[in-house]
Amino acid sequence: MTTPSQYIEVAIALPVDKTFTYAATPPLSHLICPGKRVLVPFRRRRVTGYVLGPAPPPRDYTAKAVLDVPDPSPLFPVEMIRFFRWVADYYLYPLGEVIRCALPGGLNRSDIETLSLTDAGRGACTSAILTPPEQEILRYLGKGPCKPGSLRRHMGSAMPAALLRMFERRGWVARERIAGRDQARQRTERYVAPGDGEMAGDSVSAPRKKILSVLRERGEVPLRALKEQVPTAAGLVRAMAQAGQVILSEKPVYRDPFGEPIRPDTPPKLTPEQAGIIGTVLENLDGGFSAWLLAGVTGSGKTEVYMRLARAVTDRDLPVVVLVPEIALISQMERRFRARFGEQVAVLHSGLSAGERYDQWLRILNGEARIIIGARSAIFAPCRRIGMIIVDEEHDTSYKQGADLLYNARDLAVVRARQLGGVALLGSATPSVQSFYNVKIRKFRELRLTRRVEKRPLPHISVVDLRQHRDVRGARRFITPPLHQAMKTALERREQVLIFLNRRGFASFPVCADCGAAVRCNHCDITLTLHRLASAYKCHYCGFTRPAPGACSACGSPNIKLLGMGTEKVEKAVNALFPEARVARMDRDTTTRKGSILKILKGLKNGAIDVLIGTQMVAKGHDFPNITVVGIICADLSLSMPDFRAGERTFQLLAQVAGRAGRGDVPGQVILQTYMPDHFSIMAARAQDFRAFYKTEIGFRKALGYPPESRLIQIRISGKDEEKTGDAARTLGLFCRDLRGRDTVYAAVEVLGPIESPISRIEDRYRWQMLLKGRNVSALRRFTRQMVSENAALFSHPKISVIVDVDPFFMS
DNA sequence: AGCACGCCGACT
DNA sequence: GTCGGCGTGCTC
Repeated sequence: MTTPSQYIEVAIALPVDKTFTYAATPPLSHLICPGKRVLVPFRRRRVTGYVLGPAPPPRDYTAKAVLDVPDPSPLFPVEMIRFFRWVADYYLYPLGEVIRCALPGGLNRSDIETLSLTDAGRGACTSAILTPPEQEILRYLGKGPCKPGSLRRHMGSAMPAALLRMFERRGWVARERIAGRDQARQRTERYVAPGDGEMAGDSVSAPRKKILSVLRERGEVPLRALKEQVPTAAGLVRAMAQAGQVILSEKPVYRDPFGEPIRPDTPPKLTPEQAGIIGTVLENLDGGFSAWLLAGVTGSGKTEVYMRLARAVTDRDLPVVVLVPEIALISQMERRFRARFGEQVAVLHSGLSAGERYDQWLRILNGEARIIIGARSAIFAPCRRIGMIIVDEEHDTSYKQGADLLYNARDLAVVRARQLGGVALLGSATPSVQSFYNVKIRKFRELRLTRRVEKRPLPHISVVDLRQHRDVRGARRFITPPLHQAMKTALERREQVLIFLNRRGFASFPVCADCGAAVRCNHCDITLTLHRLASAYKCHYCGFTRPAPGACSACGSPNIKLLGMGTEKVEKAVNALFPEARVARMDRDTTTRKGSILKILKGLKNGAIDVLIGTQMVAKGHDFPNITVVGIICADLSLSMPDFRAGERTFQLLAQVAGRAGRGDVPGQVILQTYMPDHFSIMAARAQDFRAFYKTEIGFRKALGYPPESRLIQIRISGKDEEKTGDAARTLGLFCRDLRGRDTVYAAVEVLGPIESPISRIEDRYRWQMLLKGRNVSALRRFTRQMVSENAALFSHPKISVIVDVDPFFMS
């Protein structure tokens, strides 16, 4: 802080719900400032904490002193602390953990425990009467300190923990804690500059002469570049530096996550619609916070609008954050922005290595990047100020996904923009019910793009009623004649076809033909999916596999009927119907390797693929200019999910997939196969009309009191012990019902459940869930907070996990 | 999280 | 009678 304070407030990177006060004592006090980490004593441990600011002197305890300040400069700007506090409060998550999740990984310094032999232990080694394992422990430790884990590994099963404790008690073995090192650090590169030392005339060897001539010509160069000319340069320059002929230095460099350089683009001419929208936002750009929903049909040029607005913001010397739902789309967005903005672009996503991520973080922190493109975590980009936050494909569910802190990056974008007086711009062809509701209640303003660029028409969608093809056998059962015909025509014209089915594998429901038992997972309450290519049954929840074909585990019969279909089965059908076509499949099975998605996209681009078969992965915003026919094998799969958002997700998925057709010069055609042609989600997708969908859907939501009419908080209880997990869930349920009666404000909170989750067991853990629902947000949050604090033991139970999910996206 | 304090079963 | 199980509570 500017005026060194004696006491500081510190958030600990541990699941503790409060912050702590520490003393900033010389000589560290002048190094301490908000945004830096501190190493602090915490009970008997030393842990990482984040400095939040000055604190009042404690009255009823003595603050402990900070032990170390590892950072030369803050890891995040002070302005972000307010945001972190908001997130911690809203998502009921410890502040220190929020900050840890926000920072690039590899920056958590924690203690490393080591064991070492004391002098007494050394003496005991020879004198005392010891059993062979005891002797071995002392001998091993005698070689030098080691981690408990490596001793355990060395001894195998022959090491009871009690033995070690006994040695410790006798003072033979000491347990010490050493602070670990940061994993991610700034990379430096060695540079060589010409020195002014004397040249020793003829005695200079040829390689040295070469080095000197390069330096004379180019001045300071990286040692790496010198090595290309003189392979032995590394050793030579060291000796030359001694002689004063060259000067060596270490300079920080950024690891380059970008591939080859990109040629600058020429901004296209705007459509009147695009120009109008840009004008409207620009008029409001200097007026502080505003939030916008850009509803633009697929192919209407939303990215161009983003880039023009981003330019206006960077011209005002403010950074822009662009959130994109997933990595494959980030690289597409990144290329387009880099073509326009060049080196001002930084990226933040999980595809980067820890070091690259850290470097990008520093570039943003140092104000060297004006455009930050990233996945959900980029909402925590370390900026002091932000002019605009753009959320592309705002309806995408991957904005709310994660292992630890369950935040929704789309919602946080609005919060952060509001805190910083910036503009939040959410864009989608299929806006979420939540966001369109926000337009209706005037929290957001709406911007519309109703036409595709270059006057391209929207694809024509025809619906095929699958009920009329029930009796058909074989491939034609799910590639119906209308789809077959459309594919045939397109392929004959050398156009590309996209086939969509929201399920991977070959058969999702393998059943014994003799006894009727389904092939089930050993660890989850679910059937296994046959993956023919891998010739294995796989569990899509825990990864359990069992070799195929195999026999029925109930009756031993080898006759397994392969019911249910996935992308592999569709691939087989396409191969059978179009043996000449070059078919590629894009799902989780074919895209696990890094770069494999890009490879498929490249194959499409250069015409090496005729038919692409994929899961929802293909629905997401990709630009496939040569695809003219899109086939939706079965539109209903996502409708049957036990989730109040099933209709919304189905509509979005279908409309998005359909939008992949006709993005080039040839108009697109979509064949949508369904068992429920009259369902409003499917009818709205057919019309590509999210307003029609919204009108019906909001009626249901209001009638049932679901979001956006109300807010939800889901409590998920899981554990390996079936009985204990159920007990915990029921106890929590009773507590909630009791709590409801304690305060009249809480009467507005509805408690639903607990019930067993639709998939009652995953990875050997039994799962329960409870839903807290309320129109009054503050009452709902207060209720939950009180519930958590009064059941603290259960929430940090070693055997049972209880997760609080604020604004849950998936009900299962 | 981790670690100590504290109250009930199988062992020297 | 003790060693040690993990339930509860606290960490500036």
